[in-house]
Amino acid sequence: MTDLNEPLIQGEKAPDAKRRGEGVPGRKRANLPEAKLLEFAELLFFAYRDFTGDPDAILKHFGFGRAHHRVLHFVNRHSGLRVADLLEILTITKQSLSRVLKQLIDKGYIVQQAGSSDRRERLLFPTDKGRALAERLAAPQLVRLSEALRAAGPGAETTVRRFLEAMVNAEERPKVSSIMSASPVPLKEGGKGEDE
Amino acid sequence: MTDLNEPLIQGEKAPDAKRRGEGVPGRKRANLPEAKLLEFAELLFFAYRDFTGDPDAILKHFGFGRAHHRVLHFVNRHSGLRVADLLEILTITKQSLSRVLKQLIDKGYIVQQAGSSDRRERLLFPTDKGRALAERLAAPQLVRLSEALRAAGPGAETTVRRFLEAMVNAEERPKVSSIMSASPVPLKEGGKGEDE
DNA sequence: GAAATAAGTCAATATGGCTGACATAACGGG
DNA sequence: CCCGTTATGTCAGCCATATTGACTTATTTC
Repeated sequence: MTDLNEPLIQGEKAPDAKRRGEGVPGRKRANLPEAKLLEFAELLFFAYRDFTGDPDAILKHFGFGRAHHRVLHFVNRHSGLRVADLLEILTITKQSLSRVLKQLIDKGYIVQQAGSSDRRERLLFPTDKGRALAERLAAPQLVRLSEALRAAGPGAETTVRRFLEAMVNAEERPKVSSIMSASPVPLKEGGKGEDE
Repeated sequence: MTDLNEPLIQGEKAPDAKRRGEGVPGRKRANLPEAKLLEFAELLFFAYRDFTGDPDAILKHFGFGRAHHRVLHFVNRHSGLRVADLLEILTITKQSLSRVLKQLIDKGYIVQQAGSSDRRERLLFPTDKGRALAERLAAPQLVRLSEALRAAGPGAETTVRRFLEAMVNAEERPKVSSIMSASPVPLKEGGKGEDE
C-alpha cells in the first residue's frame, strides 16, 4: 500500500519506510505510538467542535455566524486594529471579511474610525453593544477552558499553553504571540472607542 | 454595559455581577484571570487552524475538502462503521454526508458492504487507496502533535489528554471515549475490508 | 402484513470561503 | 504637483459545506 501516483505536496516527506517509532529500537526518547497520537487528533477535533458550539448557539439568535464571532472577538480584544491586521490574523481575504464586518458595523457592534496619522486606515473598535456581545460569547468558552485546565491537573496551565503554542506553525508563532501580548498590532492610535 | 435586551440562550447564565475571579478575595483556588483564559481561547484557535492546514493543502490536490478528510479518517480508523455511526460522530446530517461520501466511494477510497446480520446497514471500509490517503493526511498532523507534546514538557501526554477530554461536552464524553477505544461502534461485522 | 429502521435522494437555502477586477482615497517620494 | 503605492471597499461569480423538509427503497421486527 501507500503508493498513490501522486506528487508530494508542499513540505511533505516521502513515507521513509517505517520509522515512525513503532518497531524501531535505536530511538532515544521514543515517539508516542501512532495510535496514541491519532487519539489526540480525534480528541482535538471533538474538543474544538464543542468549544465553538456554545458561541455558535448564541450567535444563531443574532443572525450571526462563527465568522462574526471571530471578527468581533479580535476587534474587542485588540481595539483599534486596522482592517489589514484583521485580515492577517484571520487569514482570509478582504472580500470574505467585508460582508461580515459590514453586518457587524451596520448592526452597531463595531465602529470604524479613520487613523489620525494615516487617514486611509480604518481602525476598528467595538461599541458597548459589541463589547457586551463579545463577552457573552466568550463567557461559556472561558468557563469551559477554566474547568478543563483545572481537570487537567497541576501544572496544566503551563503545559497546555506550551502544547498549544507548539501546535502553531513555527513561522506563525512570533505573530501569534505578538497578537496575544495585549497590544498586538501597532496601535497607532490612542483612540478609546468609548463613544457609541 | 452588558445589557442587551436579548433573551438568554440554552444554558446561558446571567452575568452574575462580577464574580469571575478578578477582584474577589474570598475564593479558594482562584480561577485564572479572564485575560489569561482569553489567551488560551486564541491559542486554541490558532493551533486548530494550523493543525488542519497541512491536510487541507494535500486535500486540495485531490479535489477534496476537509469534510472528506473527516469521513475518510473515521472510516479508516474505525473500519466497518455504519453510516449512522458516522453521522453521529460528525454531527452532521445525512444529506451533508451524502455528497462527500459518494465522492469518496466513486473515486475508490471507500467501499460499502451490506451488513451480514442486518442487510440494511452499509458498513464502510477504506480501500488500500483510501488507507494510503488517510495515512498521508494524518502524517503531518501526527508529527505536529508529537512535537507539540514533546515541547510541552514532561507529563504533557497525560495533562494535555485530560485537558482535551475535559473540553468536550460532558454528555459527549462517554461517546467520544467509546469512539476512541479502538472498537468504537458496535462492529457487528467481523468484516476486514482487506479486499480491493 | 404493518410499522419501524437504515440508507439514499431531490430540492431549496444559508454561510463562508475564494478569485478577479476595479474604484476611491490618501500617503509619499521625486 | 504628479505619480506610484497603499488601505480599503465593492461588484460579480464560483465553490464547498452545511442546513431543512419531503420522499423512496430495502429490510427488519413485531
